[in-house]
Parts: sequence; structure tokens; C-alpha cells
Amino acid sequence: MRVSRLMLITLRDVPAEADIISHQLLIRGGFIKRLAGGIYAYMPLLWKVLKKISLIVEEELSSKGCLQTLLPQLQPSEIWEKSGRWKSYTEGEGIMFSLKDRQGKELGLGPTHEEVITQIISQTIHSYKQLPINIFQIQTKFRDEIRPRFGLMRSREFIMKDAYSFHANENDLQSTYSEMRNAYQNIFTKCGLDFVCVDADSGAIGGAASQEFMVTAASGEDLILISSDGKYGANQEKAVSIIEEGELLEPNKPSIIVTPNQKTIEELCNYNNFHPSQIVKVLAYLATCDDNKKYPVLVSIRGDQEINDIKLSNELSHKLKQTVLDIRIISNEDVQKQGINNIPFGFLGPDLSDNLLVEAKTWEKQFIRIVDNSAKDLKSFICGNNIKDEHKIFYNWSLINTEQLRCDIRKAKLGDRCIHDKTKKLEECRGIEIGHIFQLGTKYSKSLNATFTNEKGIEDYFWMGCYGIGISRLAQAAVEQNHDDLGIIWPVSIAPFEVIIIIANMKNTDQKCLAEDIYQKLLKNRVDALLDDRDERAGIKFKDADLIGIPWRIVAGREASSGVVELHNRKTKTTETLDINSVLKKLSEEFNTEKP
RNA sequence: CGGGGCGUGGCGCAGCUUGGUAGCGCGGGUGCUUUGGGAGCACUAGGUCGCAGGUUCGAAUCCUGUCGCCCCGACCA
Repeated sequence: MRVSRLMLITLRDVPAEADIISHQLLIRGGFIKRLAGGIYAYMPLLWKVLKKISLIVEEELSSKGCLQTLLPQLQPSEIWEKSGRWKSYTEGEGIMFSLKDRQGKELGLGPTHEEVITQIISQTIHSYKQLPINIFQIQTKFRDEIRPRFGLMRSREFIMKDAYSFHANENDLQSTYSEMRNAYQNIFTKCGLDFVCVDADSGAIGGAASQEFMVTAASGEDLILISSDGKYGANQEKAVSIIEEGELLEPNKPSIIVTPNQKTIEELCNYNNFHPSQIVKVLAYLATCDDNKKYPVLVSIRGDQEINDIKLSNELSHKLKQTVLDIRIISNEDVQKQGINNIPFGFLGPDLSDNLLVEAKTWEKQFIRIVDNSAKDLKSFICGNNIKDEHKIFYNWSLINTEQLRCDIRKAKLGDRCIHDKTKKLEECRGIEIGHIFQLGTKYSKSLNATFTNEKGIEDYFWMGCYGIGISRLAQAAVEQNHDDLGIIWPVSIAPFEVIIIIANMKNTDQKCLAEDIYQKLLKNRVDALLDDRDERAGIKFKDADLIGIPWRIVAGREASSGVVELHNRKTKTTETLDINSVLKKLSEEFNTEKP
């Protein structure tokens, strides 16, 4: 390709719309153009990057025996209703774009394809002899994000590779799952990325085991906790740890203390010389569920710890046997709307009476009571007395007369000890999620009634896995991780071009001829070369080459008349002066293509 | 959804307080000079100032509404 025909338009100024470096560089380099919030055009340069990433993915998955397909993006609501996701994906903060056709039939634009593929496989595959199947597509996905941002990192339309596997039993699923994990490691390594694989929450997709692949970067949206020995890594949403030892409250006679206006843990500690770890903090949540009911939830946790809303939501879903659509702290406003005015916020105890809910208009009339291990383990503690300006002290759980569901809903954090080795501590870093693999189990096959005949001749549900890679996000993550003050430094394997040849002065015939000669020979050797033949000054060409991040640069310049050019490496910033044959030889070796 | 900010040629911005129908830099075009790190000079094209009302003799500027974009938050008694 010649730069003169590339519609390359680079910007000198940093665009106002972009906040993080990768987004700025992609716009400045002419890789993307914004059409609307969270909707971008992939310009020719970026499209080449996306195709290279796709090719790496396709080759790796093919080698693992995966099939490629292309599924419909427009999907009928019925299959989503069957799987039970239509409501949670379209209502409230749902992420699915939905519409009605002229018949009034409801349709959605696919944010993911579990329903579609499950339906199709169940109609096609009937016997265990045809299993396992692992099928994938690379396609545009649509998600109506609450807040699109950072360019391709969180957009409403994006390119994703999604794969789905079908198995006769759980063992087979597990072996494909680990094969896919292996494939992902190969893919991201080939893409030249620094990444980690961490345990993850499976979120709205559901299912059992799940892991995420994260490109480490300071601007990452996810917080990751990793053990100092590297053996354990998890998204904070999922992370577990051993809690720090607290300050023991020596058991004594249980009593009531007066704590005027001491509503926060901090105030309580300051006035009474308590340690936060001696207090049971009680928070009131409201969970909105699939059945349209709103459940008040009372959560107890050790005073110095924080609640992980994801874990809490999962525990509630499990207990209520349905999806929790939303979970949030109950506000004063909520309480007033319900016509309940006597909840003594700031002085709540785990045994807050259900009688307070009698007047509630739309809420369930009973608290679901959950206690985190950290609080339940306390032998003697302080907690609210359910009366304004009063706390209990030296209390223990035998004095609390309400049934409590004990579980882990605590947010693991930096410095906590690791489960696998108490001497190791958790460290924090930020990551960009570029891949996610799930063992779905039989969740979708059951809800969509997708069965096959097993070895015994009995109808059985498919065991399923699903595996995603954010192709367009990966491209931007690569930029976030590989740039300098001059611009992008693409990893060679996914660079839009491998080599750029610059003609320093277009009026110099020697330079032009030499550059043209090298260009043709590189193309012949299947090196992906770009020739900057624009009638521009050398400086502009250098700046552009650096900005768009081509890994190798050849300059036909001053010594062109003697057949000598410069070979410059974008990443190492090293330059060699070589004759044309040496350049071709070196690059051919570099890209492992045929010799000239 | 809540809070904050911004909408002025393709891009980045000034002008708005104190109304008098637009300006700077980059970019585009033409010409000359220059030619190894975003050149210089000259000429030139391009905007009814997001949109809709209102106030006024007169609105980019003041008022009301509306739309769009960006940022922060969705944090805990």
C-alpha cells in the first residue's frame, strides 16, 4: 500500500473527546472515527489490525478443532424469554437493544449468542456420538452500555469473538475449558500482549467456573488482586482472602451504651476508643428480583471490612433461587416512600425487628439476614441496639435471636493474606478484560430444553462452555500497553503494516527508485510493506510513521545513490545503515519469509 | 439515574461578563522558496456560533426549553 492512497489523516492536536492515551492515539493516527457516543468507524488502518488479530484467533482455534460460523444479530425475544434473560437484558439497566418489527414482534440485537447457538445446536445435534462441538464466530455485538467510554474499550457496538462448546458430560466440558484457556494464552502471547489470567465472577452469563484474561494497564477498569507468588489471581469482584486479624474485644457482661449521634463506625470508634474490627456493621439493602418483588436485606460484616456487592447479589440469587436484577443500599428516601419512618439508621443491629416492615407498601415484610464470616467469627462485639443513639457492647451471636445466613460477601483487598498460602499477601493491579471463559454447565440447555441422546439411549442436557475475546477492545488495549511520547508501538504480529519505507525527498530520483525497488521486493517476499510516497517533507513522514506505530522503518535518503538505506526499529529506536540486500535479508529473517 | 463541564469552519480554541450579525492556531487549495524530525512567505476556500422559542431596533453573547457530547459517581448510615 502507498500512503498517498491510504486516506491517512493524522491529527496534531489531542482530540477533546479522548481521555486515555490509547484512545487519543487511535484518533490522532486516523484509526477510528466516532459516529455517535460509543459508536466508532474502524478506519482502514485499524481494520488491518483487527484482521490480523482475527487471523491469529482463527488459526489458533482451528488448530484446536473449532468450527467457524456466523450467527444472526437480530434475535427473536422468545429464545431470550425461554432462557429467562429477556427481562434482565432489556429492562432497567439492561444492555440489550430491543425493537419491534412491523408485526409487533419483539426482537433484540445480539449482545451475546448463547440462546441462538443453543437453539441451533439442539435442532442439529441429536447423539452423543456427534459431541463434543466447539463453534465460534467473529462478529459485531451490540450492548447499550450505561456509560460508553474510552473509545473502543467500552463501546456500544464492538467486535467480539465468541465460541460455544457442547459436551455429553461435565468432564468433557472441563477438558475443553482448559484447552481453551491454553488457546487463549497462545493467542494473547502471539498478539504480543502482557496479560494475566484471573478467577472471575460469571455475572449475567451465569454458570460455574469462569476466568478472565486481563491486559495489565493503569487505566484498566477492573481491579485485580494477585498473590505475591503469582499463584493466585482474581478480579476483585470474585477474590477471596484470609481476613486481617482484628483487635479482640475481651468478653464481658453484655450491656447497652449510649452513643448520641454516633452513626458511623468512625464516630463510634473516636468517641469510645473502639477499634473498627470490634464492631458488627449492619447495612440495609434492597434487592429487586426477577419476580418483581423487592426484598429488604440486612447485611452484617466486621466494621473494618467492606461488602462486595457482586458476592452479595450472587448469594441472594442462590438463596431466592432467582436472578437479582438490582441491589442497592436503602436510602432515607426509599424508606419514606414506603411509609416506614422508624428505622434507626446508624444504630442497626443484626436482630432489627421485622415489625418495622409491616407498613411497607411494596417491599416484602421480612428481612433476609446475611452475615459475613468476618462478623460471625467475632466472639464478642459491639453493634447497634436498633434504637436511636444506643449500641450494644460485649454481645455475642447467641444473644441474637434471628436466623442469619452465613457466607462470604466481603471485599478482598490489598494486603489480605492468601488462601493458598497464609504467608503471601494480595497485591493490586488494574486490568483491561480482553477475554473471558466460562463453564456454563447445563443452565442454557435446561432452560432452552436442548437435549441429545446419551450412550444409554436417554435424553440428556448438553453441558456447555462459552469463550469470548473482545477483538476491537484488544486492539486498543495493545495500544494502551505499547506506546511512547511519539505514538503507538504496535506489536509486530498485529501491526497494520510491518514495514514503512520513507522516501525522504520526492524530488530525488535515486531515492524514489531505490524505495520503489525495496517496496516491490518486500511485497514479493510477502512482507506487509507501506511506501510513503507523499510529496511531503521528511519530518512529516517521520512523525506520521512514529505516530501510527509501524514496527520497522526504511528510509531512502542521502545515501540512496550508493544503494544504501537506513533501517530503524520503532520499539528499540535503533538505526542501522545497510545496503538493500542486507535489509531484505534481515527483514525476511525477522518475518520468517523466503529469502530474496 | 444523580452531579459537574462543554457545544463557535475538518481538528484544537478565543469571543459571551459589558448585545452592534465572527476571529486565532493547525489542517485544506494555489504559487514561489525550502527539503532528514509536524518549514517560510503570499494569496485563497470554508462557519447563518447544536437546535427551537423568547427579550430587543439588533443575539454567538441575555432568558427559557430541548438535543448531543465529555468527565465524576453509582461507596455505604
